[in-house]
Order: sequence, then structure tokens, then C-alpha cells
Amino acid sequence: LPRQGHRSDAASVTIRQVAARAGVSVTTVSHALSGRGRVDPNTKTRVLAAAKALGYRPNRSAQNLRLGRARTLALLLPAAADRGTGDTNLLLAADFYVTVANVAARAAFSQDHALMLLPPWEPRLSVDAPPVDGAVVVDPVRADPRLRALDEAGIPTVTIERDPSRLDDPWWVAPDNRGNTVIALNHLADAGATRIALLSVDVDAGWAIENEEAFTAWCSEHDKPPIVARASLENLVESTEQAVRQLVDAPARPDAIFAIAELFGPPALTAVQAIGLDVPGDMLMASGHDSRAAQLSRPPLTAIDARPDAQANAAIELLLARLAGEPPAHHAIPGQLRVRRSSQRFS
Amino acid sequence: LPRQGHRSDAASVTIRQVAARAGVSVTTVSHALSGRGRVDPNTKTRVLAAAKALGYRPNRSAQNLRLGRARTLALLLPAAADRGTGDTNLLLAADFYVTVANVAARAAFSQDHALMLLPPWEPRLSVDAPPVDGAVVVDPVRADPRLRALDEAGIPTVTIERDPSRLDDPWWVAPDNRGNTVIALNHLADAGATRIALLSVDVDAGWAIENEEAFTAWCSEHDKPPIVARASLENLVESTEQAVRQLVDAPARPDAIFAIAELFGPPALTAVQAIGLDVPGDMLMASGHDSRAAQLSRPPLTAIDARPDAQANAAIELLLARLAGEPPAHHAIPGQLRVRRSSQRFS
DNA sequence: CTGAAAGCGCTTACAG
DNA sequence: CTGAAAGCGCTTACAG
Repeated sequence: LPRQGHRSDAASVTIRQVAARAGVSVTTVSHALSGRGRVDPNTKTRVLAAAKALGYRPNRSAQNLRLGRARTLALLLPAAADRGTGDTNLLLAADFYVTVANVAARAAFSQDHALMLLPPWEPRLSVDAPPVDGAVVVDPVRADPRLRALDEAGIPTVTIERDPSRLDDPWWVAPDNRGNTVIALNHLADAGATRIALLSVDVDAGWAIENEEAFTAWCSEHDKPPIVARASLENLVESTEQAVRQLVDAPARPDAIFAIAELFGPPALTAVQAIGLDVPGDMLMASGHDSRAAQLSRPPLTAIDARPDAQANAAIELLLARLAGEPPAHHAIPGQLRVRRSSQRFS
Repeated sequence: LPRQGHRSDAASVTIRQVAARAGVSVTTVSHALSGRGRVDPNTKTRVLAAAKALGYRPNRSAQNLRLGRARTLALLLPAAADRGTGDTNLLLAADFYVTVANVAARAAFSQDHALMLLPPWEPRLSVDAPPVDGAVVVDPVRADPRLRALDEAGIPTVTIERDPSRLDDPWWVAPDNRGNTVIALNHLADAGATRIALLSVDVDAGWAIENEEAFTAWCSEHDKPPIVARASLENLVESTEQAVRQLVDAPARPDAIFAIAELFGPPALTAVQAIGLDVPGDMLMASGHDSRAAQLSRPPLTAIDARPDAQANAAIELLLARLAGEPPAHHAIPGQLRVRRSSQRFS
């Protein structure tokens, strides 16, 4: 038989070799290493020393086969459009996704699980592939084919952001979109805004709905008209310019714009400036989702940091809880307002 | 023993059950399914039907244990700075990385491998984790600790972009940085530029070095002065503004700026405009690395599309070649120039 | 506290 | 062309 191929320089050392060196049985080695069963402390010390000396590392395939688990979690990021197709580009927040991916990997590893990246297209293929115990799906859309495929395969999932077509599913982690909207609106009002407009997006996602609802509620609570304009993903810059012009040309011009989606904040800022308005002088602006582009805008855009690291950690923790049979739970994670020049009229 | 845990709804069907249903031995099932060994065509048909009827899916752990491979490739993306630390943010091109990740996952799967995401921090931890046959490391820096850890673990690697501290390593995939620079410079010259400046970055990466060298060579070939300014990652906006001002205030002002790094193009554009210059009227501009931000700038920024999908596919293919014992190889992948308004004076 | 043995699901010499 | 058997490395009843 070929030796284990995943370490190319040295044949893997097995539990049997450790047992031989420590002068005990493989059972005792297994017990000493896993902490299960009773082992004499001296014996245990000897085993540990032997394992270390030999550089023993357990064979995951053997463990997984024996235990009937994969100890692997899957991550499904949103798909960018395939080159050349007319598909809408769902890659709304690349900075966010990269951090989610890296932090989720770390969180999974620290819990002794591997994080497998599944391609977001071809969900059937993905599911036919190596087994996973559970999956994290980022930014589900309505009737998301990835979620359907995972369901059909019987793989438990947790979503980051909620699936708008199954709001009854309790297994989700998301920014506290409603709370974040309130934080941003209160900040703009504190900064002097009296008529705040919402720049929304024509995307069928939970966060968009929640942001709009929270905006409407805030407006009625504060006895303000709920001014909403909407831009579109397919036609991002032009539709943002149109929406901004519509807001600016309205009989009662707003004095602040809250753009909920990460990608739309900087273009909205540019559009306002192109009309000849000063930000923050003539118009306060804030974005619902922070990004490098928001930080790099002139002026820098005030934005809600959705804390991708916290989202990823919570998602992995929740998925492991689900796999452990714990009762349903969800986590709305409060964002952190990053105040920058676009919303500071007097500074 | 617990049943295989990665399919929660139905106990996994094993090769033994397929054998029973087809009325043959497990050996024959294995042969029929794998295509190895000789099997009577009729028998094979029967086995395949039985496997399909039962929904048989091979247990990867068992296969891997038996074959001594992991059939798993690792992907290491660059790290964003940990929150609160002063580390330089190496997340230079999030759009690029997300596409690389998704496409690499698809490429690995189509070759019957899983793609495992390793956390870019704590390389020891990463390597102690589940076994992988090989790894793709994106954007290595000089003396990259991730590469060292992988080397020490004996895991073969392929890099996307070259490690500047081991240019003798043949196992890399990268944009054709030199060729791309020439394409961009020729385009700017064709568009009317007579004095082109390079906006570079103070990062110790292979691509930066290659872009600068290609620029210098192009300039001497065309009998032009090699005007170079440099911005810095830590101080992105301010240093970009400074670099731009330095270029604009020079006795012989350039009429075009080529910003090599993805993140610096849009801020450079904004800085030029803030000085009161029109783009493309007074200054042509192009970026060495395309991004959503470049597309969304006003005017949109001409940029080189580094084709992240091609990079990812080539990297996975090259890594599998390396694992298969094929001779060393590398791939410089030509980029595609995306001409936009920032470099079209007459349109 | 310790160990011999069974068995997870698979692949592959080997014998027929 | 087909099948019985060994064995990959591990964990865990079970017996001592």
C-alpha cells in the first residue's frame, strides 16, 4: 500500500509506532492522547513523550472513518457573475467576504474542524463532493439554490444574513440591521440632519428589507416623511446617479442620505458631489456597510462596521451548536458606527 | 458504532449494500464503479443501477485512508489586519481574492479534490490541522511565514504571484505583470500621452517589482524619462495625494498616470481631480489591477483585468501537476485591458 | 489501569 | 470475469 501521501517528506508515524516506543498498547496510546478512559499518569507522560518524539499526528481519515464524522464545515460565499454571462453580480461586499472566510477558517480550526470552500455555482456538484458535517451560507437570496441543494443532501446549515423566503428558519447570524439603521439615523440626526433619505437597492435580500422597515419605523417615530430612493445592481452607477438626482430635485430636498448597501455609498457620494453639493457641507452621508472604498472616499464615508469577524465566529459557533443537537438560536450582531468626515458638518 | 454523521437524514449506503442488491461481491462493485479491473459489461450495468437506486456515495474517509491521500488542497488568502493591531492590511484586492477562492474551489472539485481554507494567521496551527496534499498561497510576501510553515510540514505549494525572496522557485502562477504594464503604457501612449508617470507602492511584493522594472524598460525603449512616485499602504489616501501632488507639481508635468496597485487607482483619480485637473481631459489615468471600485469611479478607470478566474484555474492545475510528479512549471497569464473613460480623451 | 480484538468503508493483490 | 481476504489507522466496548 502507498504510504500516506499528505506529508511528502516522511512516512506518517502511526499510533502503533507510538505504542511500541512507549511500551504500551495502542489502546492505551489512544486513551492517553484523547483523555478518554483511565490511564496511569506515569504511563500517560511516557506516551505523550513518545508521541512528541516521533512527531505523531493522528490520521484524520482514520479517525473520521471510525467516528463517522467528517469534522469538516463548508463555507459558501456568494458568486460573482461568471465572466460573459449576464448574471447579476451578487458579490456585494468583497472585503466583508474575505474577512468572513479567513475568520471562519480560524474559528473552525480552533474547534478541531476543517473549513471547506464549496463553489457557489453548480450546487449539485458541490454537494456530491467530499462530505461535510454542516455548512455556512453567506448572503442567501430568495429560494437560494445553494440552500436547497444542502437541504436535499441533509446537511444542516447556518446562514449569514437571513433567507427572505424562510424567515421562520431560526439558524442564522446577521448584523443587527434594524439596530444598525437606528444607530446611523440617530447619528445623522445628532449631526444636524432634519430630513434623512434612504438610498436602497432593488435586491431581494433580508438585510435590504430589514433596513427599509427600520427606516420607515424610525421616520414615523420621529414624525418625519420616509424618503426612499432605490438604485439597482445591474446598472449601479447610473441608477445611483438617477436616485440621487431624484432626491436632490425633490421639492423638500433631504439634508442627509443613508445608503444601506456597501457598494452604493461611494458612487452616491460621487453623484452628490457631481451635482455640485458639498459633503458634509450641503449633505450629510453615511453607509450602512463599511468597506475599504468607504474609507478611501473623499471625504471618507461614515459607515456601519458590520464586524465580519464577529459574524464569522458566531456562524461557526452556531453551526457547531446545531450539529451538537442544541436548540435553535440566532444572533443579531450589533454593528459599530465608524464616524468619518462625511457626516461631521462641524469639525 | 455511530453511523456516518455527515448525512443526517439517512444512514449512508455502503458498497456492501450495493453489492448485495446487485448480487455481486464488493470487489466487483469497486471495480465497476472505479473503472479499474475487468468487469462484464452486463454486471457493470447492474452494479451502476444498484448504486444509483440506493443513492450510493463513496465514503471519502475510507477511500482516503485506504489510498493514503487526502484529496484535499489548501488555499491561503492574504490576511486582513487583525482588528486593533497595527499590522499592515495586506488585503490589497478583495474582489480578486473572492473570485480566486470561488473559482479555485470549483477547479479543485472538478478534479475530485476538496478545497480547504486555511487561516492565514497562526501558520503552525493551520499546519497542525487536517492533512492536505498541497497548498495554494496567494500574494506571498518576502519570507512569508505561511510558506515557511508549509515547507516545514513538507506540503508542496504553488503561489499566485511570486515570492520575491525565492524567485528561483518555479512553481508559481501570476499575472504577466511585465506584459500587462507594456499593454497599459502602449494604450496610454496611443491615447495621446507623451509623459507617463508610474504610481507605485512601497510593498515588498513580486508584482510591484516587476511592474516597476517593466515601466523603466519601456521608458528607456521609448526614450522617455521614467517618472515614478510611490504611495504607501499604511497611509493610503494621504500618501497617494502626496505622490500625485509631487507628480503634478513637477517642472515637466506628466499627462498620464499608471497606478499599478488595485487599491490606489481610485484614490489617485480623486486626488488628481481635487487638484482641479480633469480626467481624461488634463490627465489620462489607468490602473494595473481592475476592481469594482475602478469600474465605479467617475470617470470609470481604465484597468488591467488580471483574470482571477484564470489565475485560480491555472494554480489548481499547476498544483495537481506538482503533486503528480510532473516537472516544474510556471504560468504568467496575460491580462486583458478594460478601456474606460479615464484614458479616452476623444470619445 | 491495561490490552487483544473488532470493525468503520474502502481498494487491491491474489487465487480461482 | 469474479470473489474472499487483508489491511489502511483509528476508537471503543469488553475482558482481565
